[in-house]
Amino acid sequence: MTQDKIFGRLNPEQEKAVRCIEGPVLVFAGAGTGKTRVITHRIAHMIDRGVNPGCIAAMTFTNKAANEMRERLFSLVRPGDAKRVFLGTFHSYCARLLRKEIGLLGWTADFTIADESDQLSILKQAIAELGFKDEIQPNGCLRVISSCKSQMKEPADLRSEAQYQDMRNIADVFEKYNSLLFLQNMLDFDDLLLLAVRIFEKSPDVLQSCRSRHTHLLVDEYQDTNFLQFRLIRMLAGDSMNLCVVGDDDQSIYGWRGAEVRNILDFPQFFKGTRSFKLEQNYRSTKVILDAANAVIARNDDRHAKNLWSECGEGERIVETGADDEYAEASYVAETIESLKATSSRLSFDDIAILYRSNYQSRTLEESLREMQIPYRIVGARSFYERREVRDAIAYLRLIVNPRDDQSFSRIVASPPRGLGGKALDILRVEKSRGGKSFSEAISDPAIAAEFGQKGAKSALEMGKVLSKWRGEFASGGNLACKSENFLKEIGYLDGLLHMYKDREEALKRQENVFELVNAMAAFEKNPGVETPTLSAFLEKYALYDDNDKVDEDAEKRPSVTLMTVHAAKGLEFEVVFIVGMENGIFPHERSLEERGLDEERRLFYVAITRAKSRLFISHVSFRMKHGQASLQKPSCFLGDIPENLVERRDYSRRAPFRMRGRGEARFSSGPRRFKRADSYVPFDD
DNA sequence: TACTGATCTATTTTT
DNA sequence: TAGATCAGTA
Repeated sequence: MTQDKIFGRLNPEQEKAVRCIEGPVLVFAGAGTGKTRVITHRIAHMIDRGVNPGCIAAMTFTNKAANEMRERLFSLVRPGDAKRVFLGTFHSYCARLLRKEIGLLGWTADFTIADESDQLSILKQAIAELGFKDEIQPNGCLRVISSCKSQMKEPADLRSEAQYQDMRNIADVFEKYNSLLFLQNMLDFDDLLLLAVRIFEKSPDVLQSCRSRHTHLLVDEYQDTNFLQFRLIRMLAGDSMNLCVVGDDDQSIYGWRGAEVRNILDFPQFFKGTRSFKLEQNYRSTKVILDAANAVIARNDDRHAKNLWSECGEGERIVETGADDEYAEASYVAETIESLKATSSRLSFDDIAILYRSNYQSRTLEESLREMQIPYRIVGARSFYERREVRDAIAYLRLIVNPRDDQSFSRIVASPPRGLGGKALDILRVEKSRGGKSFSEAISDPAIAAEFGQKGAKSALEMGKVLSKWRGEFASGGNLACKSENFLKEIGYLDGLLHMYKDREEALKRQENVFELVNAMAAFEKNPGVETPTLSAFLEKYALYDDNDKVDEDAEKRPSVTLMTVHAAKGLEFEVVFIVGMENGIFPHERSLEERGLDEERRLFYVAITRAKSRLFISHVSFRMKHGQASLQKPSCFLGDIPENLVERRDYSRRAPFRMRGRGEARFSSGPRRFKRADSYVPFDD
């Protein structure tokens, strides 16, 4: 590895940050300033200077970011070295630690990770058992619990500081929820971080061994860390404080999830002797786009002053368009994409992204794109792994790994129908409170099974037998795909699908999806990452993988326009970006306004703008269907923050032509396609 | 137990 | 508006 390879393509400020490999280092990296490059090159430099690659750990928030870094690292250092660096999410770091050490806290190593729907159903159970069904809403309650956990607050803390009875009730539910998780040997996402910190607190030995294992730490997107992550990092960094954090306070958009911008702003106070660097040269966007972004973000107070500049040239003006309603807006976007493609042969669909504030906004866009035959892919939103049959199959597999997982048992007990249902679950619940046996253990007990009625008893015993047989088969690890398929056959799920869906087409499609999961397992076995491919390892990977990460794997090969939320777009860049629905109440979102104020929404807008390399199109509408009712919309207040001279306004109103055409004619005539849906348009009479 | 129709309600972002 | 949930019936 040559010095040239490491430093050749760095600007002076980047190089300074890369060369500084001891003690606490803070890098403010504005959008598009080469943040990932600094991290990967810094790792390469450390290895070059003799740091053991196995002692370096880099933490990210998403698997996607981790994968990207790994890829880049492989091009910089020897593969053998790159492999030994820990590169992963906070959650995966903690999960790995807990698999080894969680015995200290009473769980066993084969714990399963509760996803959001597990959390919700456990929570509902807790609420029901305590009799708060009419008072407490599961969703809001879950938010409170999650926020408590990320601040390391116990139910008792919540109770003692509660002002109202409501909050004391929630504290009770919190406690119950925790114990239900514990009884099923489950952890939720927050627990992964929380219990890792608890273990460090409880066992200085474990902490010490982690410190000596990873002596050099790097943290990506540091502005998104919450209190727990901060604690974790601080404990791991210890006295050596060999820690480098990289982030941008202007891109802090996860405050609602407990992220503390102060973590990055106050970093020098927490870590004495910090050396700070500021990256301001942007390699991504044109001057026009950067000027707009700078002007927007300058309206925020309490931020670390910085000013992005670039050598990418002046660029074209930002196009701002008003359309009549969301259907017209969608047609406008599709038509514009088509004409951009027509005028620029080098532009690929891959270079284009449509960004929106909320997922539901994608629907109308999809319709227009499909109609114009523009290929697209949606990031986030209902993914493969969320389909019912896939989740069912996963639940069956989780039951193999963790027999105490009553959540999964409840999920699959009646799919397919086998004479067991709500009543059987009631019986099992009673039995559990009496004898402590988990559901999947209890069904093998003839005395208990006898209570289910004839058909139920027979299938319960049969199910118990199949489960225990395959627990044995899976115990040895390896051959996962094949075993899983046979297991799902034998337990009756695959054939069951044919009975569950009358429509044979649909049933086969769903079977196909289950086979797709089996394929994913086969792929996992080929490339299991670290250890031997066990079922438990696969399920963990599944649980810690979010939709944004998954998209790359099953993305179609042909070039497609990308649709996603602004949140999901962070860290990405596109030649051409459309920001749609730029209206008060949508963006900024009214609810987040109430909760967190304008600043975070403005940062979100800043993130959206800075995704664009050369062209930026912003649109808003006058009418929008909101909760099934037409609503009059006003352009977003953020648009006023962009200097006039950077913007070109275009109108995309069909008001005049619409009035001249009859209702039906607009839809069925050979006129421009954008008149589709005109029949749902509410005329604006003045 | 399983299905159907009616009612309700939530519409932000996600590791 | 549409999805999720619930209660009542076959």
